[in-house]
Amino acid sequence: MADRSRNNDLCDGFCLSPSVKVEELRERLTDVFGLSEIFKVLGDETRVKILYLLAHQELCVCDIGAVLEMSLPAVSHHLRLLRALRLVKYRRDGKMVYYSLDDDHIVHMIREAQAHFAEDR
Amino acid sequence: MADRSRNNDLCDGFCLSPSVKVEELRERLTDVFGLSEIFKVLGDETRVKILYLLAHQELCVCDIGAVLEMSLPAVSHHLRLLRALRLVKYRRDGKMVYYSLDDDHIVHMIREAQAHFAEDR
DNA sequence: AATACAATTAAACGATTGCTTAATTGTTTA
DNA sequence: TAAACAATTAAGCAATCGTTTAATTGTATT
Repeated sequence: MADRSRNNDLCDGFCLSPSVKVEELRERLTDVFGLSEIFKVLGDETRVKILYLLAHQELCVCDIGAVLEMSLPAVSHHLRLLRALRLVKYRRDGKMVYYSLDDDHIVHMIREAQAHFAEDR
Repeated sequence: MADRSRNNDLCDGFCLSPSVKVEELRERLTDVFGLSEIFKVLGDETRVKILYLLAHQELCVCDIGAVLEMSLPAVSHHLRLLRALRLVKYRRDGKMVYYSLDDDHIVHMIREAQAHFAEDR
């Protein structure tokens, strides 16, 4: 009942204790399925800045563009992604569209990232 | 002393209250400078999986490859990025190199992301 | 020393991403 | 209803990213 290297031929034997099965580990991975999509959206400096701005106050698109010194289409493009993942919500008031955070999870993630960054020195 | 639209010509007037200055907002953004690098690393499904595996136990490179069914160079490439941001640490034991998490901030971030995901329905 | 194996590094390629410019939608005001 | 403005969408392009294959490093075994 040799456990492995029938399916994979990476290394000769498993480094981890034989009580832990590959299948178990693979099954555990379903916990994080699709999660990287959120991080991918946060993995852009501009979008982190937008979220951090919105964490303090509601802003319209052109103001975000003004603060970040970016074109409206560029900002709008980012907001579209943030919207798709429900990281931001928006309301229309006349010609303007105001954006704000949808929930506080993002702020918590940013804080954790800052904490890690701070430990880095 | 009109505040703006000398520097930027995005919208005619500021949407936000005049007491809030653009400069203040820009300065606030220094808080998140460079932070997206961490999220960028997490913005890849494979790397999130690796981190989640290591959150439970130390693993060698070839075992990670076996579980994820990926080539060693591919895994090694990802580990290199994770190392560069001090998200993982490693120790050598003979021919094998064992990886583990460097701190718990990543796990917290993953949990927050899961929480957000769960709310999404 | 020579071979074997775990791991890393390098080069190259295909795919994705983020910006720009241009055109379009939606709302207000003249 | 026509003009003006905020915002979005679409198309195209340069840059970045993740993988593969091949070559290299480091350690242990014979």
